[in-house]
Amino acid sequence: MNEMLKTFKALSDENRLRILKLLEHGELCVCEIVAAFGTGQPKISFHLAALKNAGLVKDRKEGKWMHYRIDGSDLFKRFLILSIIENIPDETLKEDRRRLEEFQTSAIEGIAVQRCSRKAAGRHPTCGV
Amino acid sequence: MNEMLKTFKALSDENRLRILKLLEHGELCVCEIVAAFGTGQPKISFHLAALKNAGLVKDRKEGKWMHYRIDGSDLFKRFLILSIIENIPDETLKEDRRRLEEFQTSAIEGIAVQRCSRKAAGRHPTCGV
DNA sequence: CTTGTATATCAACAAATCTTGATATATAAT
DNA sequence: ATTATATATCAAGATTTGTTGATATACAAG
Repeated sequence: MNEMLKTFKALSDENRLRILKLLEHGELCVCEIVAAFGTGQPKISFHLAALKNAGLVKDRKEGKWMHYRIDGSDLFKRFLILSIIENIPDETLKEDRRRLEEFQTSAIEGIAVQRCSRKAAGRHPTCGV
Repeated sequence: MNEMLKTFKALSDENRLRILKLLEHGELCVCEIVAAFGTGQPKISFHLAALKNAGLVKDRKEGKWMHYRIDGSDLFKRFLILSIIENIPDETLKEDRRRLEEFQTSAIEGIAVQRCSRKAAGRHPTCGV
């Protein structure tokens, strides 16, 4: 399939645009995105795979965590992602960011959260402990 | 739905990219696009409606013909369309263009073609007769 | 080695999108 | 008026894409 078509297909889903917007300020691990969305983990993995498959994000494994970040190696895709980030009002993602922060905070405090408690998580990407 | 999402959805179909590429050099009527694709007319109408709905093309009625052209009123969309046109190799659309020219020629010569013969078509957009 | 955690993958189902033959509408020719 | 044409719309089926609970894999902790 045409590369451009693949890119547009990957971008034509609200969840995936939300993920890209969440990655605006740097990489996040899957559990953080799951927490931000407040939804099932397979769903997030599915959409991350779609983004990765289209060359829009890159992943990095660290221990048992998988970190995702925006792939800026292609100028056109980079431009598209930038346009998306600029276009989606922060307001829209407010709830996502709130849940993300809440998750990150509780991870640091060692409170067991849905899927990623510090208790058994070793060097957690968020708190680094 | 977000305008950007709507745009990406409209662009994530091969037929619609093909149509945009065909419109590169100016407007075409539905019957010309149908001829270029060598496919059913409802299919083309469906995809043209999708493009129009996303603000990517404009239409213009003239007699019983409906002409479609690229809508350049939004800068971002215009840029996307330009990128598509530049990116799709002419080679890919060769057959479409061949069928289009064949159709236009036969229309001018008055040879009855699939759906748009000059015989009963009055001032045909292609031949202007 | 056993247990718990993070993530991916799978299978079944659900939802959205596309295709196609049939039909409706508008316009023009006879 | 009747007939033919261009296009849109519709309904049914086909295909694609997304969701979700279950399970597999890999890693780290104890």
